Amino acid sequence: MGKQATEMLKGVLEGIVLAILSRRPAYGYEITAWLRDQGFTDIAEGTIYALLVRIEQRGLVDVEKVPSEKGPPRKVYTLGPQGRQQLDEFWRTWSFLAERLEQLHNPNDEGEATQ
Amino acid sequence: MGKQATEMLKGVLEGIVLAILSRRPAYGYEITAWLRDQGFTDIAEGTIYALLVRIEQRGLVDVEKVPSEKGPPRKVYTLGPQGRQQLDEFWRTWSFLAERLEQLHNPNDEGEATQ
DNA sequence: TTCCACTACTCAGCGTTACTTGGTACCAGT
DNA sequence: ACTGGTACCAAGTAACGCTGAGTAGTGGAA
Repeated sequence: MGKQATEMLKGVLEGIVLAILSRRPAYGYEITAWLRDQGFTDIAEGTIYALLVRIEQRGLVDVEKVPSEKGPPRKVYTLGPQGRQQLDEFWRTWSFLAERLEQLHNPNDEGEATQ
Repeated sequence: MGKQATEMLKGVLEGIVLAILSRRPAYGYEITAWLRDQGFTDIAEGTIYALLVRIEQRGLVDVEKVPSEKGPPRKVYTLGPQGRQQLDEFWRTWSFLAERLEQLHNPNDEGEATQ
């Protein structure tokens, strides 16, 4: 993926992480690994942690420290009510964008009359 | 649309404009009006002009000044070969994102085995 | 014991992009 | 002459993801 993806991820990455957390609680390292597994090979580790700090400070998630067998304690994030609301909002915006983009990609019907 | 959309537009807006230009040449004011018409009510005029300057400087579009009946001359932008290439690249990245997002939205099949 | 690899999180500084605000310029109708 | 619609441009700001480096804890290899 080129660096074009970098800009396109803005705003979207947060939605992705919220969506992941809506399935079940997770911690940063785990989320990073999962994303890499899904093909998001360019996402820096630091980016995820910074994002998690942001959504924690906005009260979208609850945090619990859980001791790990193999390293420092994990910070396990759980989606809260506000986070779920934010996730809904994200899906709405995403759907709006996706619809418009799909129309642009399939230029059958042009929504224009003027000239 | 909230300000969440603002961030989500980053990187996407350029693709949208390139897609518009792939249909037919257009000028800034026209593109802005069309976007507003499509529901992108929050996109500032200045944003489009700045974007057009950027893609012109990167050689993605050709520019021609055309006198207008009702105001200053229009700068009509036409998609060039490099622009078309960039647009293809954009669609690839977009498809990648859209697929992953769709999977996350419909949590039937989880693509994970480890734990 | 020392060293390395893996796990797990943190932080400062940077670049890109979209927004805000304001300005320039041209034409038509009153 | 003045107003309003057309059409474009520029400077400053904020948000977000990246880069690159650092801090720790555990367990296995040398």
